[in-house]
Amino acid sequence: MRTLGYAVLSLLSREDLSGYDLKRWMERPLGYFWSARHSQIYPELARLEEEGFVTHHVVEQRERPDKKVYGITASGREAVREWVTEPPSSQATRDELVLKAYSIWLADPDAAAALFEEQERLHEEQLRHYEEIEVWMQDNWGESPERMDFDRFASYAALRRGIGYERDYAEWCRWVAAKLEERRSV
Amino acid sequence: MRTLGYAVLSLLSREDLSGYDLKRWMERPLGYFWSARHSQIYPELARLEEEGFVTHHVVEQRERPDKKVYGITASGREAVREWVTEPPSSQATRDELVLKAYSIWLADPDAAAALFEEQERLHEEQLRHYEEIEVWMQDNWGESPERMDFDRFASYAALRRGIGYERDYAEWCRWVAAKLEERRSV
DNA sequence: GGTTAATATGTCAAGAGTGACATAGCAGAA
DNA sequence: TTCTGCTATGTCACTCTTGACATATTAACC
Repeated sequence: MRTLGYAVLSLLSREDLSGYDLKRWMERPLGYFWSARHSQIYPELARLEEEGFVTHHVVEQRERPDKKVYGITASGREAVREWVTEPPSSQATRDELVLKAYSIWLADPDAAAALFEEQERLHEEQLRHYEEIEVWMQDNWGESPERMDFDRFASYAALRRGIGYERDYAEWCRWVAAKLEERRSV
Repeated sequence: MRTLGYAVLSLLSREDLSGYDLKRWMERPLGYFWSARHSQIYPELARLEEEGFVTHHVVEQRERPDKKVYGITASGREAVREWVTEPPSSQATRDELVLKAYSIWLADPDAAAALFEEQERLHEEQLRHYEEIEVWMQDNWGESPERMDFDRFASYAALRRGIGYERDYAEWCRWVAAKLEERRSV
């Protein structure tokens, strides 16, 4: 099975969801580390159902269009359980900003510094967003991750990676921008 | 133009290379932040030549098969120069290990801790590799990035991102593993 | 009554990337 | 002489992902 399938099963392990619900999770917050469009999700749900990992039932709604609510099966739960402790399939890193950094000697140092200052701002912004979620988690789920429910700890662990990533990325942008400033129109 | 094209032009800005040379750069060291297989590179070179960004001439070799050596044109150089200070096209983050972390509550804490310990080892290994390159750069290009040639600084800046990324990733793995250890067969 | 927006589910063509297949020159070793 | 391995260039089928197209329900607003 493809990783997208496990991402869907992972969400359905926590609660029953419709395709539309899954789409929104894949935008935020799951989309912070695994994203997918609805054009991927609906066919994937059909595939997962065909293989017996999920089932659905139609829920009629009065104030909205009807929807199909999907639930994970025992077989689906077993599949995620097996996948979750397997080493991840190695993925090729592709970071366009690092590629630009590698080519930055071709540019005017002024324009280059501006690029990295702007990118620093964006990563700081994302960092602050993650930190707000962290505060919310600590307020609602308890200060220490050791005492959180295991599923909540899992969410918190993923968030921690986001925080580390953005913090370190912003710092790197700041460092590059500073070094570029020193080369400005000397 | 696609980012792959700029990656190729970025390398050709530094020196003339054959498709095979480019393939090896895209494995290492450029592959650390932008990778491509030779099945992508050869068609891309044809496309770039068609658009006038590169030209090639055949070099006959005695001890090896002949090769096509590509060089960047003035038009190609102009294209990279414009691209390099443009904000990067936003890319969807997809990190399978973070997705596994998010689902880790489904697993046995022992097996989960083993996964993150192993991943920590791999990221530490990559970190040490980057740090060896850093030492080599400092020995050969000078200690302070401010005084490096601009193109060398660009290479160093990309490397610094790799170092920060791996250091932070390894630390996160260590943190997750430690928290999981605390939940072991209590 | 018409428009806009959110909910809800789907399909399809095109692009990007991978892995396999294919061919060939040359060197060195068995 | 054959085999292995590196150099060297290319194609192709398949998968994954995106963006556009397509349709329908209901609420809220003008």
